[in-house]
Amino acid sequence: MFWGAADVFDILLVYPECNTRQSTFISDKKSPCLPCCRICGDFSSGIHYGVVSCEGCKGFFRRCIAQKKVFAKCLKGGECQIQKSNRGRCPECRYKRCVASGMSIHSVRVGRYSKRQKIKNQADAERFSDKNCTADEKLAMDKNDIVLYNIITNVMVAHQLTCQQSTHEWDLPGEACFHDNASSLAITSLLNNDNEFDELLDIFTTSCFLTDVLSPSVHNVVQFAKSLQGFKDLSQ
Amino acid sequence: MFWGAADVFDILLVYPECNTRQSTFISDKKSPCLPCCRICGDFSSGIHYGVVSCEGCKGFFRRCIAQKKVFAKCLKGGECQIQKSNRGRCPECRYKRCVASGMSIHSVRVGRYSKRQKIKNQADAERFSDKNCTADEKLAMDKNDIVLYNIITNVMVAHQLTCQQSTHEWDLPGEACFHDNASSLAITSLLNNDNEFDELLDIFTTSCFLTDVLSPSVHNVVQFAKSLQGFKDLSQ
DNA sequence: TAATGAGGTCACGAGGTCAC
DNA sequence: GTGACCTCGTGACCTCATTA
Ligand SMILES: [Zn+2]
Ligand SMILES: [Zn+2]
Ligand SMILES: [Zn+2]
Ligand SMILES: [Zn+2]
Repeated sequence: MFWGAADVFDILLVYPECNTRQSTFISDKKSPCLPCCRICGDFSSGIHYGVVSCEGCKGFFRRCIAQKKVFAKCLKGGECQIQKSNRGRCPECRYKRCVASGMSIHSVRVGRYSKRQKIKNQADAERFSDKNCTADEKLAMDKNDIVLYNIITNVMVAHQLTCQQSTHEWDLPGEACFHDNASSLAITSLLNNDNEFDELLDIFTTSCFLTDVLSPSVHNVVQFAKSLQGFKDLSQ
Repeated sequence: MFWGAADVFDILLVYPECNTRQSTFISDKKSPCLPCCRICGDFSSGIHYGVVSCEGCKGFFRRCIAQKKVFAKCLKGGECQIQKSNRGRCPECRYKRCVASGMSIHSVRVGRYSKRQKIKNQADAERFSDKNCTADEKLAMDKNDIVLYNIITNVMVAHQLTCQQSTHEWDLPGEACFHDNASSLAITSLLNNDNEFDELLDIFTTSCFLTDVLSPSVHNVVQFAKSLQGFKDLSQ
């Protein structure tokens, strides 16, 4: 039985093409292969910084967070469609897409996956696979990515402005952390911007980034948002 | 009756989320779940090396004491706030927190818990649960941990300097071991440092680490300290 | 017996390396 | 700067000795 073999190849969606695993996997297994990189569409080598991605995008994101230098301004107004063939041409858009896809230093997970997680991974990968999407749907998802990027950064900035204890507070489990005494202007302004919140709700409800498997960092954003008093009374 | 089921899930504080037990518990039980890991806040899987902790911190500590290699120097001056998402980034601080939480090879216990022990566990877990702590109290506890770590190592060094029989001597019950002929400079200097001792007393009195269930090794430190002649006439 | 945690196992990904 | 490849720390799950 196929899923019985049970490693990351099995639990994630199967593609006809063969991906490159990090190590010497290619030759020594029948390797059912991984879904493609969420950023550029190249063959992925696993889940990096919380997102199914290729070695290139993984390394790129690593360098970004390590040396946090400013990118050259995008020549197309920040709307490049990142693909394998052009990913090297616009670092700014590539980075934005990394973030929008859910890449985050806070999303790294090490060690094995739990059985439950594996099953969830499999379901998610299948549900949101390219195969189940039309070209239009894919395009819409790409657009969502850009909006999502903006919202994520907004909320993160707001969070950082209101939390002295920096990033560790994002962590689950338990209550999403939000200091009672810290309802700053930043949060308030966000709370009062109805459009942005409707948008947020909409995206969180429909997008493929909701699952904590594919992007725990976004899940954390949701948790944080939920923890805000009076945050639109998010029911679920 | 709830507590009647009587295993470690029952006697410790119940959380709404589900933890991962070591084995295949997840599916086959209603498992009331454990308190979170005292080191990183992740779901715990039981009491390891004397401390309620997760599989990750358990394995980490095991590796630490097995291969006793030196850690890379902490980049934040040894003051990292260890959390689930960043626990992998600073082994030094993680180890410090393990020790400060009471983890010790001398705190291992095997086999079942007695009824009395279970009830004690339950009471302690409930008393010191996150639910009964404000965020400020938690922060204060974290600060205590760092101070505690320093004191523990100080006392241990002092102990080792005065005890030929190495570490096994920490074990209780019976008289805490202290060689009459070995009142070294190290001990003396400790004894004469009023601030440190007041601090010690204060922490031992107020902190959640006092119980021998959650951290027998710290209990041992107290016992050892008590056994020192003229050790501030510790009444309790 | 049943409960429980130490120790072992090995899939997994972060980070480093270096030809390009 | 990029990315294919490597090393190694990590942690979910397992077995097994130990105890009530
Ligand atoms: Zn890619
Ligand atoms: Zn661009
Ligand atoms: Zn932990
Ligand atoms: Zn540190």
